[in-house]
Amino acid sequence: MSVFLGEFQHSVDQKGRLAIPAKFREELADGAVVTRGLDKCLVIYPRIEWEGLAEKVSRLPQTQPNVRTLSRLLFSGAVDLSLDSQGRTILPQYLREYAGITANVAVIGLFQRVEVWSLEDWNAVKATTEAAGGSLAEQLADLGI
Amino acid sequence: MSVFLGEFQHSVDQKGRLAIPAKFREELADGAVVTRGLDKCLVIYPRIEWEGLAEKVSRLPQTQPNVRTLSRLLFSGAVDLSLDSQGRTILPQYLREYAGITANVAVIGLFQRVEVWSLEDWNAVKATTEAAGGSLAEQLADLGI
DNA sequence: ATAAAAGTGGGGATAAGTGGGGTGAAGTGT
DNA sequence: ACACTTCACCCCACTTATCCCCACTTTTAT
Repeated sequence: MSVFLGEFQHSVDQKGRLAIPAKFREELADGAVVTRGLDKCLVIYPRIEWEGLAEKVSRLPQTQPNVRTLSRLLFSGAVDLSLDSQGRTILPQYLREYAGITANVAVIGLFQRVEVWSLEDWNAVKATTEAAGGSLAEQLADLGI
Repeated sequence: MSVFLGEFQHSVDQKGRLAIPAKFREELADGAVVTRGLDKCLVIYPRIEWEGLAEKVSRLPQTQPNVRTLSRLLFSGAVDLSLDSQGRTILPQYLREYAGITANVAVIGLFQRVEVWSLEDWNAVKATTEAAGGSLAEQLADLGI
């Protein structure tokens, strides 16, 4: 079972390469997929997680317009994450664009998945989250946590 | 099992030739069909997928007007996709017209099928999708993700 | 302090995408 | 039936991007 934790500041070089944090490599090496996240970020799913998600979405009736839209967002952005001998992967240009990634990124472990943010956006998100700490607690309480 | 993923920007040359992304070729080489999509795009189905779809549609009650419309859209436009030695295919002129394809296209992998869009239209679709990001999140939530 | 591992940068081989010319088959018109 | 045009297909050549390898710097661990 994959467990991803922690925050890492890495850089994307001129070739679009991003070094995956060493702690994550082993669990992602068996196969993983990067795609667009629901926020302005990229998400890396280990193979198992991805297959479950992909399977669910592909079973939806493709005759429905919003199902097609969802499929396109999810699948068109997806690439398998292959690591070179240095543990780096190439982020396609359209994914970097989507997440506003240029040079500096934050790679975040979120238990079952990994997110990649442009450093600026990540800092902004953190600031917002910390500021909203109190009300967030209340909302989470509704979810039974 | 075919799995198509990713987004590729290719061009259609003056002879109407389109290079199929190298990652898709192997899975399409055993036989595939191109036809009109449900949106303003073209769809490529591997042989197996196509046969399943064709059967489903042919089973629908042809007494319903919109079933007949669907049949015409799907079947009348269908051509088998043959690749030349460079991995390119020729898109018939009426299909290019249908999807508004001139010079630049986006070829996108959608798990079990491949879609071909004029680049302009594809960018428009993406822009719309990103603007509607929130509501898509809710749909994913409904899937238990 | 030293050694090992992790992150970063760049060069070179290889493959992918693109464009154009030539050949043969099919279709058209005289 | 013949010449003519047209279109699809194959081959070759060029450009660009991708992948793989090596080298350097920084950090972590012993």
